[in-house]
Amino acid sequence: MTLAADNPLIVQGDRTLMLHTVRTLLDELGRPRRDAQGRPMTEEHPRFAAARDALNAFAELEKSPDYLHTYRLTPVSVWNAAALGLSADDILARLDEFACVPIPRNVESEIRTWIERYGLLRIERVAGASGARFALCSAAADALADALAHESVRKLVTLDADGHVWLEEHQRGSIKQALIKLGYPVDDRGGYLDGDPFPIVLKLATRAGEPFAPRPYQIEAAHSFYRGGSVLGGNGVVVLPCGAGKTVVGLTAMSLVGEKTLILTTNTVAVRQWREELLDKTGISPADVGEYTGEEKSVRPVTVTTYQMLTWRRSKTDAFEHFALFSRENWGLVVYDEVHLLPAPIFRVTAALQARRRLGLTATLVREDGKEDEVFCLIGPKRYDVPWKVLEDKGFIAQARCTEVRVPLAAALKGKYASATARNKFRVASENPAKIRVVQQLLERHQDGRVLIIGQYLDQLDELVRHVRAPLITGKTPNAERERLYERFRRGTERILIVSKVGNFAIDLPDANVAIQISGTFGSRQEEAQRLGRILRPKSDGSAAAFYAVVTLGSRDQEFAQKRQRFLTEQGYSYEIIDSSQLEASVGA
DNA sequence: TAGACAGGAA
DNA sequence: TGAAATCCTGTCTA
Repeated sequence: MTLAADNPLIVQGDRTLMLHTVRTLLDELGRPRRDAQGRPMTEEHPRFAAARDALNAFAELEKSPDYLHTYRLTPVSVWNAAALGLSADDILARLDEFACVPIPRNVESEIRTWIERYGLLRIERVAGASGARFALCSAAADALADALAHESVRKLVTLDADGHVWLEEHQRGSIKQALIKLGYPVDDRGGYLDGDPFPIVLKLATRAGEPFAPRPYQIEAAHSFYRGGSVLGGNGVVVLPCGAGKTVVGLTAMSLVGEKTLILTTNTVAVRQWREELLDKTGISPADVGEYTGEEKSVRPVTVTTYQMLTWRRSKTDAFEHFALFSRENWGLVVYDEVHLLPAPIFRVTAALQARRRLGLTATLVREDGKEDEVFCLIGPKRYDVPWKVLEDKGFIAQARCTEVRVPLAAALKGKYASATARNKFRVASENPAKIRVVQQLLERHQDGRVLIIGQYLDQLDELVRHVRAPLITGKTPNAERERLYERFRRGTERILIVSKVGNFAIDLPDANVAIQISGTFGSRQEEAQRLGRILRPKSDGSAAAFYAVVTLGSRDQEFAQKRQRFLTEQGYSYEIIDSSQLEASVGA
C-alpha cells in the first residue's frame, strides 16, 4: 500500500515525522459521526501500531500527545538502522508505506547521504614487517580529502608520500570521535586483540537445581553482538527492557568470546548481582570472580567493578587512580552495564581501548545528555533491540497497564503555585498534598496488590508516611535495614513499600505488581522506564501489573510527566488518563 | 579488624 | 531548571 490518503504518517522537510494515532469515524455520507454529546467520534488509527513499529528502527520519538506523535530522523538514528542492515531504500519504502503525502525530496536525499556515509571511511589493519599498522581509507577519495581538511582529524594521522593515511593504534577511538562530529561514522575494521583465554561455559541448571538456558532472544542478542568473532562484530550495544535478563546476554557473550572479562556496573548492589549470576549460571569458580570496589580490590579473570570506582580521584585535578585496572589484565571483553549512564571519563578510557571487544547493555539507549553519538562510535552501534511489547506478548515480561491520574491543586495552593518562580512551580505541583488522598484510593483499589510507592522529595514521602502505614526506604536507610525490609516485602509480611530515588536502582522485588509514582525527575525518560521496569518481572500467576503516575492537573508537573512518558509511549505503552474525581467514584462503587 | 560515619565529587 | 542518592576514602571507636 503506497501513499494512501487515509495513511497516518506525514514526513516533513525538517526531518520530523508526524504520526496520527487516531482517526475520525465517518458516517455513510462522509461526515464525522458524533456521540450523544455531539462530539466527533474517533478510533485508534488502524495502521498506527504497524507504523510505530516500523519507525522505531530508524527514528526517535520526540513528542507523544494524544492524537499526534512526533518523531525525528537524526544521523545517529539512521546510522543505527544502517548497522542493522537497513538500506536507504528500505527506510524510504517504510516511510512510503505509511505516508499520506509525498516524502519531501530533501528528506529522501538526506537519508541517502547519511546511509552512504555509514562506512564510507574505514579503519583497516595492514600487516607489515614491523607489526600491524592502521590506515584510514575510503573508496571515495573526496570523502577522505574532506575529512583531512579538518584540523581535528589531521592532527591525529600521518600522511605518507603515496597518499596513504596512517594512524596510531591508540588513536582509533579519538579519530572516530572526531569523524562522527563531522558526520562520518567510521567502519572500524581494525579488529581486536586477543585477550588471555578464559573459557566460560553456561550451566544447564542453576545452583538451586532449576534448569537453565538462555532464552532465544538472549542468544540472538549475544550472537548479533559477536557475529562469529569477525571484525564486523565484537562491539556494540544490546537494548532490552528492564526485567528481560540483560545479564544473561552478557554471560552468553562472555561464553562466545571465552577470554578474561572486565564488567563495569553502576553500583555495588549490581556488582554483587553480577557475581551471583556468574556463579549461579556459569561454570566459573568463585576464586575466578573478582570484586573491585571500595571494600575489596581483587582482580581475577572475571572482574566486576563500578563506574564510580574507576572515575574516583582525590581531587578535581588529580589523576584517575583506578584506570590502571583496564591494563592490569589482558582483557578480551569489556562489558558496560547500563551504558546509557556511562560517565564522560569512561568515554575517554574507552577511546583508548578500541582493540578490546566491547559490549554495552541498556534498557534505554536515549541519554538525556545527548551523547548518543559517543556511545555509537566508542562502544558501537545498536546490535539488537526487541520492542517491549513483543516480550510482553511472549510472556517474558509482565503486561502493564499505565494510568496517569490528574489531581487538581487546592484553591488555597493556587496562589502559591502562581507566585512561585519557574523552577519552584514544578516542586509545588509535585508535592501537591491532594496526591495523598489519591494514593489512599489506589491502595483501596489494589487491596491485595504488592505496592511500591515511589517519590522524589523526602518531605513529601515523610508526609505520606503519616497517612499510609508502610515503611519508608530512602538513601539514609542503612543497607542492613533495607535488606530486611525488601526481604519482608518478598515474603509478603509487608505489602506496601514507600521508596525514594533508591527505587530507581537495582532492587529486585519480583512480586511487586503495582507502582504508584507521586513525583519524578524533571523529564527523565529513562527514570520512568526504570520505574515501570520494577514491576515487569513476570508474575507467577501471569497477571498484569499496574503503573500509576499521579500528577497535578494543568501544571508543570503534568508537562514533565508527558516528557517522561515519551520513551514508554514509543515502546507501545499507552497511558489511560483519568482525573481524581473519577477515581473517587470508582472506589466508592 | 569491623563498623559507623563524615566529607567530597559529579 | 534542583534534589537526592551514590560511591569512594579516611578516620574514629570499640
